[in-house]
Amino acid sequence: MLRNPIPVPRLNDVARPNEEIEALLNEYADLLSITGGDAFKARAYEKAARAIGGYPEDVSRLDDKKLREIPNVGKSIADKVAEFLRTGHLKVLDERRTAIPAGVRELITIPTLGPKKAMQLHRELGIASVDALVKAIEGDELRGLKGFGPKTADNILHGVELMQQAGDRILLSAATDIAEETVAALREATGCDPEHCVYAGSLRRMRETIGDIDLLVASEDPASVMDAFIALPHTAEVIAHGEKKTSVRTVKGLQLDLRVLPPASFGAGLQYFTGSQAHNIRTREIAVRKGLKLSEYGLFHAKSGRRKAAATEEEVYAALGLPWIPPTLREDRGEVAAGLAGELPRLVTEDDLRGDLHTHTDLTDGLSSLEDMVATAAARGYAYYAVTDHAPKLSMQRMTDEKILAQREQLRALAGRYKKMRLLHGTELNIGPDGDVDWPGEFLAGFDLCVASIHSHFTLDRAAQTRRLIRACENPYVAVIGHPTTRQIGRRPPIDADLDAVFAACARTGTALEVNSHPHRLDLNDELILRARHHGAVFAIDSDAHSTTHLAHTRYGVGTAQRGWLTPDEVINTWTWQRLKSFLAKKRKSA
DNA sequence: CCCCGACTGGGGAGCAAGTATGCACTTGC
Repeated sequence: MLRNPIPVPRLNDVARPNEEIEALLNEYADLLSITGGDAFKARAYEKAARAIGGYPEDVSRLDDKKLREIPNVGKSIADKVAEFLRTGHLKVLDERRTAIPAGVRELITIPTLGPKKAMQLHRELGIASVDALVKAIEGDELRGLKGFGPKTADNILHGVELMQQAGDRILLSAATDIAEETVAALREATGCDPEHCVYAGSLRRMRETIGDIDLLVASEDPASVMDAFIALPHTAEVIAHGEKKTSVRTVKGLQLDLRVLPPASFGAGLQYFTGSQAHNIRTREIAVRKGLKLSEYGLFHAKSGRRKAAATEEEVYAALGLPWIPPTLREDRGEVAAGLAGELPRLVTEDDLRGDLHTHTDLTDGLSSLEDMVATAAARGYAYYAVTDHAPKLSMQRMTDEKILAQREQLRALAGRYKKMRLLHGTELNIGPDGDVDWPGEFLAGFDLCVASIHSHFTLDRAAQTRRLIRACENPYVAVIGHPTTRQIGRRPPIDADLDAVFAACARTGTALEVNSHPHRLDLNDELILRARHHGAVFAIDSDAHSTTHLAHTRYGVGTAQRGWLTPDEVINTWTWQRLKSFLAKKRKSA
C-alpha cells in the first residue's frame, strides 16, 4: 500500500505534474480501498501512480498514446490523467472526496490501521480524524467494537505517536523541491539579486525532516521582494508581512519565512539563519571572548561597534579564527573545536561518488528497464554501477534463479556499450530471522557484489536482531548491509538491535554499512554514522533507486553522510574500481 | 483497474504475524 503520511506540500502550478498526478491517483486508490469492492482496482491505481511518479518524462507533455505506453497505465487511467491535465480536476475523485471525509483517509496512514478498520471506525462511531480517534480510545469508546481489542488500541496509539514524532515536519526531499522552486521564482523578482537568494536553516544543514523553510535574500528594495513572495501561487495565508521578514503558510500548510537583508550583511545573515542554534551559541561565545559581537547583521567590535565582517560567511568565520564550516556540520558536534584545531574533515561530496552499489530494475519492483537504468547511471558519469534486484525470499518479487541468471547475461551483453563504466551484477539478499540469506555460497559467488538487507521479522527481540545482522556480516559474500535499521521516517521505527555490536562486526569482517539515500529511509542516519565510524566501519552511499529518476537521490545520502562527518576514504563507492575490487575480494577469501 | 493472450475473459502473490475470536480477519511485506 503506497501511502504518504507526511503531507507533501506542493506549489499549485509549479509542482512537477508527475508527482501531482501520483498523489492524486494514490488518493483515489486509498478512497477505493476504504469503500471496499475490487481490491485489484485499487492496486491498479497504486501501480499506475508509482509508474507515473517515477516516469522520467513530464506527463503533461505526453499525448494519449504516449500516456498509455507508461507501464500499468491503460485506457481508463490515461483518460483520467488527461482529464486532470485538461481541467485541473478529476471528477470521480471529487465525488469520492465528498463521500469520505479527508480525516478517514488520514486514519489509514496510522501504522496497523488499514482501510477496513478505518471505514469501520467512521461508519460505526463517526470518527473522521486522527485526533478524534485518539480521544475515542482515551475515552474507552472503542469498547465492544468488533475487532478492536485492547491490543489494537495500544497499537493505534503507538502508531499515532510514531507519526507525531515526524510531527508537522516534511521530508528533506519534499522541502528541497519546494525551496528550490521558490528560490527560482524569487530570483525573477524585482529588486532581488539572484546571487544572493538562497535557502538557509535546517534545510541547508540537510536534516532528514524540515519544519519550515527559511529563505534569505539580499536586497536594497525589500518591499518588492516581499510582495513577489506573497504573490507566489502556493501562498494560502500571510502570517507576517514586514520590512525585514515575511512569513506565509502554503496551501499544504508548510510555513515559509523570507528574510531580506542589506547586501553588506548577507554572509552574517546566512550564517545566522543557517544555524543550528547550538552552533550559533558556540560561535557567539568565541566572538565574545575576542571582544566581538555576532549577529545576523555582522561581526562587530563590542566597544566601538565597528563592523569587522559581514558580507560572506567565509569572512565571518575567518574573523572568528575559524575556517568556513560546511552547513551539514553545524550541529555543535565538535565542529567548532575541530575548526579551531584545523582538523575539519574533508567531507564526501556527490562529485566523489564513482558508482552506485544498490539499485533495482523492473525485473523486480523497479519501474525502469535495465537498459534505462544503466544509461542513466552512465550519464551521471559513474565508473561502476551495480544492479541489485531483490532475491527470491522477498516472495512478492517472484525472483527465480533463472530470472536473475538471465539478467546477468543481459547485463554482460550490455557491458560492451559502456567503455567507461563497469557494470556489476549483484542482488539485494534478504536477511532471514536467523541471519541466513537467500542462496548458498556457491550461487552467491557468481555475483560481483551482494547487498543484504532486512525485509521481514522487524519485531524480533534485541538479541535475535543483533545475532542475525552479525551473521549476515559474517557471510563472505555480503559486501554491504542495506538500510541497516529498516526505519522509515514517520512510518516505521528502527529495529531493536545492539548496533554497536553490529558496527564492530562490520569493521571486523570488512562489510560496508549502507547510507541509503531514499528520502524516506536515510538509513543509517547521521547519528548512527557517527557511532559506526568509531568502530572503524566503512560505508556505501547508495540510491536504492527503483526508477531512473531516483538515481539522483544520492544527494540526500551524501548530505546525511556529511552530517555523519564522512570523508571519501570511508565511503567505498568513492574508491577506484581497483580498490573496491580488492575490498570485495578480500572478504571473499575467507569463504 | 491493467495485462496478457486470446478473441471475451481470467489472473493479478501469497504468506506470516498479530489480534480477536472461537477459526476469521486485517495488515504489511
